[in-house]
Amino acid sequence: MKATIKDIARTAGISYSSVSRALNDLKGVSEQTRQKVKKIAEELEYTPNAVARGLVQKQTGTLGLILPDITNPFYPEIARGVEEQASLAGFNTFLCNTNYDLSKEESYLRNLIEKRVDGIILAPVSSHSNLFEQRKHMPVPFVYLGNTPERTKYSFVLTDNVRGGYLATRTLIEKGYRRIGFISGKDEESPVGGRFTGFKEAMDRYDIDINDDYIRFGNWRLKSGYDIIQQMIGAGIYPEAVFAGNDILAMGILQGIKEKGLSVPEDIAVIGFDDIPYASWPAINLSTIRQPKSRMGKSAVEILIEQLQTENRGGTMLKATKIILDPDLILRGTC
Amino acid sequence: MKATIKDIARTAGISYSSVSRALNDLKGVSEQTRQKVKKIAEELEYTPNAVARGLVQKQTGTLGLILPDITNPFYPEIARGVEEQASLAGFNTFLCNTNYDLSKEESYLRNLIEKRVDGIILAPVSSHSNLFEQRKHMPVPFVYLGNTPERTKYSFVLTDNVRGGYLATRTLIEKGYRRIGFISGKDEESPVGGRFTGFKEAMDRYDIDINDDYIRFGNWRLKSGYDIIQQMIGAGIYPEAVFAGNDILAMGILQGIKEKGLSVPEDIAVIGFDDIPYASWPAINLSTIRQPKSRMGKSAVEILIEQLQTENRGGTMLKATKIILDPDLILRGTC
DNA sequence: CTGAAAGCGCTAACAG
DNA sequence: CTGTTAGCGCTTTCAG
Repeated sequence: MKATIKDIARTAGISYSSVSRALNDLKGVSEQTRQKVKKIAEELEYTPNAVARGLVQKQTGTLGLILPDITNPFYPEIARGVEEQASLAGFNTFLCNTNYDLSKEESYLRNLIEKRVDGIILAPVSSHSNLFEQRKHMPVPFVYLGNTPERTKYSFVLTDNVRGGYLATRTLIEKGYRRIGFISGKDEESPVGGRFTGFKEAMDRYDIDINDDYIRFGNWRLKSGYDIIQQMIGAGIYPEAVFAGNDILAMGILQGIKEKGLSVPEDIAVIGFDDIPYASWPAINLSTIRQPKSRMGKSAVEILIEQLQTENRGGTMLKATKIILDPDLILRGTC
Repeated sequence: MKATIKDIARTAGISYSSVSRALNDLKGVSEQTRQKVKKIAEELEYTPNAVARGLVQKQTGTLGLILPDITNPFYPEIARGVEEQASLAGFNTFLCNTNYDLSKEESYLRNLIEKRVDGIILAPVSSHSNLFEQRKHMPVPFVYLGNTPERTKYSFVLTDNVRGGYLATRTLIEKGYRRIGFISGKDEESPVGGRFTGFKEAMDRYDIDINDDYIRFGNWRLKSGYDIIQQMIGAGIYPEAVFAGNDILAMGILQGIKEKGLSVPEDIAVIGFDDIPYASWPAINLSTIRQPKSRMGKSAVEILIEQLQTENRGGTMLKATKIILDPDLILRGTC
């Protein structure tokens, strides 16, 4: 049986409101009783019950972070940014991994809301997870990270994917490549949308025809890149360069190319997106478009905190904050 | 203002216990009222308050998982195993990342307990995090993962590190290497302890002298491996082979060796520990000792669930479950 | 400085 | 089938 505030009150022979004051370092108790209470609390191995406190205070000191794939090194970097910024503000963050499973995303979202976390950061599986869009009000401060539904009414922070896609493609073009491919996770999703848009814009701008044979969509996992490029090469389809929707896809593509006995960038050049830590690994040395991962996480938290404050001040019309960060071109050895 | 069960009761004109029954699909309500209640709940955008429920039921349906570094691909694999097994049993899992910060570990641990999660899995920063060891009772079902304090009274699941270390070292020896180094994160920690012990046992068994110049301890991050090997080579210290405490250290070592213009395994052979996904990446192709990561996570959850059940049955003396899994030797190109 | 009392939102007997 | 009543553990007025 776990000790409660009442147990302490009883053994101390005082009221439990005094115990509460003593334990929370509020004024209104003599130093003497405070000491006494704290001593007893320790002896009883008392642990405050945050769920009871949460019930009355309507605050839990917790932020929820929902990510699609912690196995992709991109997301842990984001998580770190979130965590750091959150603990600066005195919040704990709970990370939920959906594994690209939309039903898990929904379930975690509901769960976090029911658990009354103070704010939620969601990096959605797909920009079509409308779960939230339909609600009239957001039941809790909320911000999208990265993959954002179009015309959302909620706050978001993302990297300018169109610009990133343009940058990547233009780089390829300026290096002299013409037969350029685009391999990515499923379309219809905002970032791809954006990255693909940027790709098309660049191709258009430089008057280069897009060959549909070179455009392929799979999922976001390494193996997908590997399979797609192998399948392409097997079918005799040779782009001169490919722009991959993210870095782990690019890694899969690199692997696929090499196993076919071809070399990078001589036979096929490659550029990725994200700049995950392994991209700079010498054996990989991947050219890519960098997203400011830590910054993204931190900004998301800042938005949440701000919403929390204005909310507490009785502010009603919380306008959504929209942050679009600039990507950077990182040139390494693969293009 | 968020709608509560009372609001529903009021607008439906019934008692709120009936509402509770209807919403939770308990028997004791007519199908008619159930429908009515559910309809109203939807209109009011009612979201159950899990903290209130948790307070009365003394259960939160949540497991806590504390990991030292989600940036090391080893841990996400564990997290996946935990998650899968947990959702099978109907639990949500909250992941906390300590970033090798002991004070964060303590803080998260306390937090999870205060939040009354139903069970905690802790992969400690160091086997010296005694935080829990001192308590008379564990306030919540608890299991160590991987890095376990010696002679703990709590449950744990880990890989047989001594055996793993022995396996790695024996492999090196049998391949003909004699000047063998060991580079790892800080000692005094159980797994290293174990891995180092295995290393020493193998060296001893084959009557090979250990050269202290080849034994180095840094931290567990990639850069540490890189720095150490570069420093060694720079100082003219050339082992023929090195056993790295984990795979990302090994990757750092690989990088360091190559940047010094040496080649692997011709100049220096390398073997790691963990078998992270990137180890099998062709450009890395790291020989290593595999830990059954997913299995570890799942086993940890199983232990928790079992404790929960015996606890609920009024069982008092929960004996700790101790699981030691076998590592596997994975031979690739680096030794 | 201290105690009594109310109540957060919900579940769970217990009557009817 | 339905309502009434406690009460989970804690904070927070409001008196004293």
